[in-house]
Amino acid sequence: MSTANWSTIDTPIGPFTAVVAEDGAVLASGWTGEVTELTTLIAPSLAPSELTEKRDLGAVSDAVRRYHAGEIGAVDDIVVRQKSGEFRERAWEALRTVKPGQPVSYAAYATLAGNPAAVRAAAGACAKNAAALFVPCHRVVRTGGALGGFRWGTDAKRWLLDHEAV
Amino acid sequence: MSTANWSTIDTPIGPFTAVVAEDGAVLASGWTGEVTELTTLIAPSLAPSELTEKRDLGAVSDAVRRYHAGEIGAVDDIVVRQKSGEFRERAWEALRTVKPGQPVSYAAYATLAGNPAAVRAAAGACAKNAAALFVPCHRVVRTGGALGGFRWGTDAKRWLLDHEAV
DNA sequence: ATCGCCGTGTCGGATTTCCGCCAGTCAAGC
DNA sequence: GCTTGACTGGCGGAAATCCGACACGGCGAT
Repeated sequence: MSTANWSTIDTPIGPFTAVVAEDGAVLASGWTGEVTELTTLIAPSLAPSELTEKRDLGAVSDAVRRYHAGEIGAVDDIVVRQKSGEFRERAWEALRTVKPGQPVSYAAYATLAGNPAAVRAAAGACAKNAAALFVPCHRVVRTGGALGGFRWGTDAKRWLLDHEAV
Repeated sequence: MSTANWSTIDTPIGPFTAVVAEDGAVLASGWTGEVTELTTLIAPSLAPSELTEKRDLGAVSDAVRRYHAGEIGAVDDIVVRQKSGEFRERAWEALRTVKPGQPVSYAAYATLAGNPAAVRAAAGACAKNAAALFVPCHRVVRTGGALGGFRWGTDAKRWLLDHEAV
């Protein structure tokens, strides 16, 4: 991994930070003001020197702002790059096809990912998703209707689902 | 490992270099003018920056000079520190009790080290000894009377044995 | 209701196993 | 004399393996 840029943006539910590769692909993102919280997530070895803070990340910053302002689909075209095992990568890919306002259960999500029995593994894919928002892991909830977990706080998850429910 | 000092001393059988810890314990030594030959021996990771060359190492330099001048026992009181498995550490310790002028066979040495069957392992302990001279691995020879190997050259081994035979 | 117990994929760390090296030695064969 | 081979024990590194931890869900037994 060569170098990457990052930037933090204010949103109604707190600061949102994104790490973007040179080619524009999102490597990590989430509702936090601390870049380290993201970098430790994707590459504990990624030296801080490889990271440059920017005032703006162009298309990515733009999409984040428009999303929070109500234009939900704005984040759909952003390219994301994150690596893992076969199942997770399929799961993350499948997740981007889940429509806003129509959350799915972890069980249903497992089926979408290609293995109905791998419910817990599907939850693991959510937990390990480093590109929150762009890979909308907040759209997966518990079977009973409960929220389920969220790395960036359940309050944020609830806000996002409400935000998309309009 | 924090820092260490080193120095090279001329002897009748060529340059002798020693690496000494801050507390005065010998970490590595041998008949060479290249420190790297010693450092790669004990810690491939030991950064060159941790090493400082000195004109003199006090008690250690002194002992080396006196030994080569004929005062064989001069090296006996120098403290040595090197780590390995249980057997080798016992073997190195036992080796310091071997008297000058009375070489032992590798077989006998194995017994001294606590395991008569571990003849080859005893040879291994000699081979891995990083503190030549202070841990007198040159006093171990083959059963038949042949010299056996020596990291710093068989010529040196022969000279040392002759030197101590007086 | 609640508790416990699977199942499932992946990862990181710990643990275990295994391989090859060696500054020797003895016996067998040329 | 010599080489060759089989045996040796310990160690370090590599590889294989195992184990626990999870953003859950269904089933059966308290």
